[in-house]
Amino acid sequence: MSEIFAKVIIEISHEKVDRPFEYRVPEELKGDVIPGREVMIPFGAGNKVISGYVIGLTETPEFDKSKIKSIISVKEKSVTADGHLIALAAFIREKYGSTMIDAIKTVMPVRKVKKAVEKKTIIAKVTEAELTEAAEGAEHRKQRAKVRLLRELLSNSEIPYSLVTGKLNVSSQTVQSLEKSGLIEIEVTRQYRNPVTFRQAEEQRVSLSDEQSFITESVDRDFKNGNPGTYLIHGITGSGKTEVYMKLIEDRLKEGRQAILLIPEISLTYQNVIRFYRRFGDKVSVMHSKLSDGEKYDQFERARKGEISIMIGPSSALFTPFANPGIIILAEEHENAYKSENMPKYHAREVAAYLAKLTGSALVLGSATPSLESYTKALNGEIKLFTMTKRLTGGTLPDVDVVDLREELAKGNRSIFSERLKELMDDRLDKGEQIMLFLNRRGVAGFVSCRSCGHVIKCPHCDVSLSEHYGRKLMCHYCGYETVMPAECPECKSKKIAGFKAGTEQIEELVKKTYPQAIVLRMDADTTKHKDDYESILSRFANREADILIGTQMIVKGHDFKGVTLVGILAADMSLSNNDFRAGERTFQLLTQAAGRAGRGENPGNVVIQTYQPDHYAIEFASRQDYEGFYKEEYAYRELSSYPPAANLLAVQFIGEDRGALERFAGHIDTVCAPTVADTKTRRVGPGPAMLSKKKDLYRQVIYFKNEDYECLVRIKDVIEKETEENPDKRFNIMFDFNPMNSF
DNA sequence: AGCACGCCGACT
DNA sequence: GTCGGCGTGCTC
Repeated sequence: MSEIFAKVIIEISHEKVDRPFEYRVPEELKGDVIPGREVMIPFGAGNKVISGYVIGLTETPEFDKSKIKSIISVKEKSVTADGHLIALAAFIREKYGSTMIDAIKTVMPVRKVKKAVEKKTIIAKVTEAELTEAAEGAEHRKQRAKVRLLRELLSNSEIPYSLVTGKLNVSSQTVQSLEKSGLIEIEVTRQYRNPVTFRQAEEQRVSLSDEQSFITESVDRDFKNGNPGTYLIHGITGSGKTEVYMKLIEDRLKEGRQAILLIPEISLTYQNVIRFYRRFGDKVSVMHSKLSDGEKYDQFERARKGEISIMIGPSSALFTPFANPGIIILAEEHENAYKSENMPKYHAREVAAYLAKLTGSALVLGSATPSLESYTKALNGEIKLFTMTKRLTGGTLPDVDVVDLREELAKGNRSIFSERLKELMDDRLDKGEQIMLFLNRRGVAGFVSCRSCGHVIKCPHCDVSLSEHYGRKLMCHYCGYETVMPAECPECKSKKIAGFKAGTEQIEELVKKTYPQAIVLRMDADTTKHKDDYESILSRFANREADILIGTQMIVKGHDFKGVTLVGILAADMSLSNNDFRAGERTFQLLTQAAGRAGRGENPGNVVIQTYQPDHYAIEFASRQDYEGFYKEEYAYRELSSYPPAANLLAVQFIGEDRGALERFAGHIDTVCAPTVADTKTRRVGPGPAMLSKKKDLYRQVIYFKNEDYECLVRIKDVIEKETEENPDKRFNIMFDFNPMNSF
């Protein structure tokens, strides 16, 4: 009998031990130790017991056999990383530069077995006559609890356990003794925690339009020919992309494959998900961040057992342990939420592409405003492009007015609402139609400044201005610092200090003052603190319980409000003001989405875009709903300045307490990289202070590297890692971000 | 990361 | 003479 050895990734996140270690698999654990298992192993000179993940088995170890230690045990209550998860982890480690153990943790959102929720039912095991007899016997012995239970069983042969211990007030002792005597049986069934209470399917199959069936048939044909491809569906809002997704999923389910549908967390609402439940019934499961670990565990468990075949969720749904997925769909593929905020900063689109390749799945990307990345690939022919130009859900594209706020000011209008917007709001309120007011809150909203000397009140811990909240309170959005609103300017002692009223709260106040008869709802980070707030505000508005909905980004992401005929974008350029290379793209997407909210019912819609930069190309193209035009202009800009997707970008961020020392450190790293930078013909920007130069009392510096070749950037990362490994300095933290979504 | 081995200062 | 400083190197 030959010996077996396991390659184990140990539970220490450090580059120096970021490689497999070989361990002997003891005879009694053979068969139990398989790739993906979490095992306990002795490690180091002290034989400290730590855990690790088995990533492979071999009969021929590379290490000196006599020095190989044995696995102690399989870790109890651990989840096995099965399927393609280990391969995905390896991909993430390689592409985003993390340790393998961190990558494994990323692909395993739930790593501990959670106790199953059990449903116990008490069932009569004997005939009615025998039950009656037993009941009489119990009555004689004055066992009143037994009598209650047995009599209940006479009228109802199955009773839920909770009813017995609850309403009937029978102790579990009594139940157990009855079970022993063989009169009853306690049946235990596993109950899965289900995030959505399923309502019975009401089949409402829609026949697909020509545009739609052209797509589904093409994808299906490719798949059946053994060439599952990557596709980009560029479809305007309301062109029926969801129907296409459902058909694509159905086609794969027919072949016994499974489907993963990624949705940005923010648009993961009941309204969106319920359509899938209606169509596919309980084959569907949903994953999102508000689920408990137990709920998440159950959903993955069901997938593993093949009880479900469609998983809908944010990026982490990619890690659903399906046996044989056949299609992966990214809805709203341009969304920033697909790029992870935490280390490793993976992009779901790229991981999805790898998973698709690994499993022979089709990959479908869908958006009304595709990312520059995907559209460029589509134009290059790397992925197939489908365009949907017809609005199916009824309604026409809205009329868009762009209002120049500078002209409004010149006309003497100092209000937040332009004349045109006010006029349309009056009209809609008269007609009883709904209005959405969208405020782009990024950055400056609500800051407090002195009207005499211009002094702006800033957070003492972060490099941002504080914003004003109800109750004359000042708050920092980054660190949560709070202080009272000062009565006078701390600089010049002037009493003329006031908030720049532009936050959602202030707009709500103003709207209520202007239109006291209107019912107003506000949605932002403050009003959606509780689990169900988001859902409840949206459904109240959808049920027309309010006339006006005011909000930030949250309100524009893919909700159908049939009654909305006016969308006001109060300050379109707020997202343009920062010098982030994706600012134009983000603004275009946001405006297009916001505009798409108007006129989805029978009545035509209007959109008013208020801006200080009416000539900005992002605003111009958005007002004309011209994606192609925008793409050309934006791509030219990216090409000119070597930004993604024209080139690859690596942001290296330095964080430390001592500003001067941090600057010197960033400078030092910069010189260390210089030879490689020259060698690879990489362009370099910085080092310099990050956009948010201080956060939570820590200073931030950044260097950017740009190169067409991704590998060259990886080389630079390696050089920096090597340097920090050889000369570690605990005072500073370094973070890498490949092709970041925001500038730092 | 954590731990042992190892080669130089001030201490019972 | 030895106790102990933390630099260097290894961990299957």
